[in-house]
Parts: sequence; C-alpha cells; structure tokens
Amino acid sequence: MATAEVPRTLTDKSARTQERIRAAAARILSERGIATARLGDIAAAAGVQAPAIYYYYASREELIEDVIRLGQIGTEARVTQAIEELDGHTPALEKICVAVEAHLRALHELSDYTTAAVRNVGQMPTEMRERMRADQRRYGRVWKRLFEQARDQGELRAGLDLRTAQLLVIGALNWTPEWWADSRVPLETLVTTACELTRHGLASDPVAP
Amino acid sequence: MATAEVPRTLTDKSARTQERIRAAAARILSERGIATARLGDIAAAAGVQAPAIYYYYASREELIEDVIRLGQIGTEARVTQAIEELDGHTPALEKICVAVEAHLRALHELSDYTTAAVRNVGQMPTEMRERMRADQRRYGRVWKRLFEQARDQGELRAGLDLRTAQLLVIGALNWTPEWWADSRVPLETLVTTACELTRHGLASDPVAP
DNA sequence: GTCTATATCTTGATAGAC
DNA sequence: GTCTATCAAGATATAGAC
Repeated sequence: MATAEVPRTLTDKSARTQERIRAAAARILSERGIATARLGDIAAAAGVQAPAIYYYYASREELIEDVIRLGQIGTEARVTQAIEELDGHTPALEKICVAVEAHLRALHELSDYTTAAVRNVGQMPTEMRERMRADQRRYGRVWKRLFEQARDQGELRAGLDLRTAQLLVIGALNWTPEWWADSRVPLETLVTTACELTRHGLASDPVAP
Repeated sequence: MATAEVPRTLTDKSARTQERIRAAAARILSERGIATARLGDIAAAAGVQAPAIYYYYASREELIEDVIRLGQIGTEARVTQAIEELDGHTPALEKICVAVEAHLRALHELSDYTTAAVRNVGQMPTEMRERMRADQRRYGRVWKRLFEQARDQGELRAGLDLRTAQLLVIGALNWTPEWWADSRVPLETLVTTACELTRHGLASDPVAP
C-alpha cells in the first residue's frame, strides 16, 4: 500500500483518517473522472482540509493510484475466491457465469473502489498505467484460463475467437456503472441477465435452463 | 452546430480551419479523457495557437460538446441507415446484428468523433450531460424498438429483461475502444464475434449458422 | 482570421503555526 | 495530525496588433 513514510498502528486515529480520505477519493472517482476529481473536493468529502492529505500521501497521483489499485485487487480477489469455492467438477461454462456474477457484485455491492477502478482505467496517466499493468494482466489471465478450460472441454461454440469473446463479456460488465445506478432494475436481474447472455452467447449447445 | 456568431460560408478558409480544430479535438478526446484534453494541445494538433479557437467557439466546453454531439449523432445516423437499408422481411434478431455491426464500425472505422463521444459520456459536466440527454434517449429508442420487435416476433428467449439485455449488449460494444486498438484482432473478427455472442445470447432457439 | 502578450483563475503543493 | 496562509504552475480566456 502506497502510504507516506509515517509509521503508525492500525488502531489509532491516523489510520481512520486515512481510511476516510481514501474512501472519499473512491466515491468521487467512482462518480466523476480522474481529471475532475479535485483534491479540495476529496478533502471536503473526508471532512479534512486539503493539506491534510499530504500527511498520508506524497501526491495526488499516489492517492488516486492507491484507490484504483485497491479496487482492481478487490475485484480480482472476489472473482478468484468465488471460483475457488466451486466444486471441482463444475463445468467451465458454469465457472464463467460465477465469474460474471462475482465481477458484477464486486462492482455494485462491494464498494466505490471497484467502480472507481473500472471507470478510470482508460484515463490513467501513462506511468500510472504502466505500474498497474501487472495487476491488470494477472486478472486478465484469470478469465483467460476460464475460457481456455471451456474451450478444451468442448463447451464453447466452435470458431469463437477466445480473446475477443472474453473482452466483449468483460466489457459488457465494465460498462454497467455507466447506466445501472439510474436504472430501476434490481441487481439480481442484472446478474441473471448477464449470466444468461454470456452462457448462451458462448455455449456450443443449447443450454439447459 | 454550436459555433460562434461570426457568419461565413462553407467554402472559405475559415470553415476549413474550424474543421481542423474540431478534428484535432476529436482525436485528443478519443485518446485521453475530457479533463486532460488541454486547449493548447488541441490547438497545436490543429496547427493554430490556442486563442484562435475562440474565434470559432465561445469556450472550451462548447468545443468539446460540439465534438461529442457530432460523434453521438454520427453513430446514430450510421446505425439507423444500416437498419433502413434492410429488406422489410429481415428477422428482428438479424436487424440487431446489423445494428451491432454498424455501431462497431462507426466506433472504429468512421472517425475519432464517435470514439470521443463514447469514451467521454461518463465524464461530462452536469449541464452538458443534460443538454445531451435528448440525443442519447433518441438513440436508445432505436435499439429499444429493435429489441421489442424481436420479442414480439418470438425471437428472444423468454424471461429476458429487455432493457438490461439491451444495455449489456451496447456496453460490450462501447467498451471496445478500451482494448481493441492494442489488440491484433482484425475488425472483421470483432464484428463477427460480437454478432455471434449477441445473436446466440438473445435467441430463443438454436441459431442457424 | 490568427497571432503575441497578458490578465485571471484554479489547483496542486509547501511552510510553518498550533 | 491538522490547520491557515501562501506559493508556483498551468490553464482558460481576453485585448489588441497585424
């Protein structure tokens, strides 16, 4: 975690203040884009003055990167855990559905961090993006493995371009923060619809209900 | 078109310069986000100095809004035209595929305007977003009609939430600018994969190849 | 029509008091 | 640890020459 060099324990006031700042930054980043997220606004939302942020972070960029990274890692953790909890004999296509559900729930249930990460991926300055690349690739490989398993077990429709299909599915999920909050649709409906679309979209055979 | 109040014909130098400025803004907005798009960079890309922009636009915001609106309208025009060119007896599900293809081609073939529009939808300041809402709703209704037709003709799987399915499909397409440029996949592969996923994802019956 | 020069405003960041 | 006060940088926007 990229904090300033001030040593301190997890139980004191300081840690709570940093958490407030981080959470405020996550909320603002999840609503607006990186560039419109002003330090002053973040500080106000956290109930401190702007300079207080510099006690915890060396720069605005460091704070933003911390938030996005936490969101990224949090999503991966959720999805990975959901998959690992599955029975060893679960069909690969079913695993993909579980990943779809976990990714969606991370985005909309877990916290502002995940939404902040997704909505700002394309807006990161170059160096930040490069530092983040390793995390992104690792998460991408989680999905890649699922798709390869499904293909190897003959569950995918023949001729499907694996990588393209994978990125289209993830894209459908990652775009949901742009519209779901305004919609009157319950999260359950979003989850089941996304699973249905994905399963039938990818499956080689008509899918049992 | 939101230009300044200086009257002039379409054939003179002035119109060409404005077009250069607008195109430069579109390119920069399609690469970075709204907030990192500096007026100076746009001017440089257009081959003028920053103050020259104010001969054509009253403010930075007006220029950006012009670009996004053109992209939005351009996408809708492409999709609408592609659908209207179809034979009257085309199945509704096939129409949706044509819309998917047209939307993707508008994004990746047509111009920077469309990509600029999609990548910056979520970053617009409040008032700009409100002014743009009518255009967005109109485009949404184009898709909505397609989905309703498909449902009414029994081509959609029963129990599918129409609006959610529609927004997931469009989301998958709108997210492609985040990754497709780096990918080594030809546009044709992207188009056919997206059509396949959509068709099988939505269809009530196994789809003929 | 487009430029140079400059005014003005916003915001990230620092200094130092408490 | 957090604040007030302030600086420095960078951006939008304007004035006025050409």
